[in-house]
Amino acid sequence: MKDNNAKYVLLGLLSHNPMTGYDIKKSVATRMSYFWDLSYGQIYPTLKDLEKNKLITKKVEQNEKGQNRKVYTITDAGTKELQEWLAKPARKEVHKYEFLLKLIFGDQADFELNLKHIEEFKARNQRILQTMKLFEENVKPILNQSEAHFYVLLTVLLGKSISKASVEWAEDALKLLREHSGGEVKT
Amino acid sequence: MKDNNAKYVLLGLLSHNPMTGYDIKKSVATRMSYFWDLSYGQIYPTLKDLEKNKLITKKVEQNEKGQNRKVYTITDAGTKELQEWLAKPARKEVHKYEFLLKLIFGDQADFELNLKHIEEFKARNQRILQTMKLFEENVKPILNQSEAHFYVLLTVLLGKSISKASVEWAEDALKLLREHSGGEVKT
DNA sequence: AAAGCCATGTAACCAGTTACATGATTCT
DNA sequence: AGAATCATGTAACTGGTTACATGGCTTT
Repeated sequence: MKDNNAKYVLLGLLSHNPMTGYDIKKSVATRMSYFWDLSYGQIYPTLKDLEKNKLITKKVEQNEKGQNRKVYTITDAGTKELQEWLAKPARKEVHKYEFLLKLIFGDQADFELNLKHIEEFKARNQRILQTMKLFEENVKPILNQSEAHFYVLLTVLLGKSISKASVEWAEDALKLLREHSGGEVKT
Repeated sequence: MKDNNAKYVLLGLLSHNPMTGYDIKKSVATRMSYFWDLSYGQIYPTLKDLEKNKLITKKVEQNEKGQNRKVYTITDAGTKELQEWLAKPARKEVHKYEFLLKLIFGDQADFELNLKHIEEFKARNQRILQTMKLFEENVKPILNQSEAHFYVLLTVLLGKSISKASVEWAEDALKLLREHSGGEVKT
């Protein structure tokens, strides 16, 4: 079967709780929003594949409402495969800062445009920072409830640090840019 | 023609200097190493495409050594297209922290493994931080030589801030993890 | 002589997104 | 009644990587 990260995200999440594809999507979009993303286009085919390979099992919930929720549970083989993957070194981080691509060619644009890109970056990071602070506050009181929460906290703290550093950089950059393009100091 | 970021990276770089595909690869791998990457598999086909659309022109250098360097130069149409792209808002940043994916499922692994992932992340970021400091020192004395250098500096400063924040997080995380898994404070 | 860099390029593949399709339930 | 959320899924596409192929020049 395909050996991409999506596979291990699903196994990892299912190692905590049985879930549906829909649940997984929401989990990733919250817990992991800072550093990972998955679309349904990856989730559903991967679930099918994992089931075929007996790393997870499916139980169709025929509940009162007649909905067909498909709840997946990790198997022992799945847990083993997850742990093997965890033991391998991680690849280096991949970043795509489209705004830096625009900023690095800032000599081809005008001043206000460059300011705008930085301001938008700052705003994005302020939103992330707030979200991370919120997550932190939510997780801290329940740290003792599960070992897993501690590791969520660690990832949240990195998101917090980086978004904070990004906002601070943006403030400095705006200042530098204004000095650079604008008023020369009187002499 | 295809409208991906690779196109604009090439136009942007060529807006500074005429270059070969090989030069572009090196430029991206240094100046932009922190926030972008391009492979030859993207560069050469995109150059061909840009030339076909008259956004750049090609000059084959038949120099002494008999090599065939193909030097590309941006056209007015290319410059215009670059500037139009610069004026559009940037998409939000995309991050992939594979190590956080492994760390967030840390409850499925043992202590030393989690430490190792953090230590490797720290080492990666220490290397980046050093590189960024070096770039900063190299660019600062030549800021007056070209408007473009100023914008390079801004991007380098963000790389520096974020890698510094990452190293600091790693130190805190190692401490937290040791406390968490290890010695309970005596009472 | 070998390693490494300069230099160009393609084909096959893999990863991931987007748009679409469907339909029930719950909240306002 | 309409909007939002729950819930599943696929097909086509785009973006990007990797492995391969080629060959000259330069440094050790």
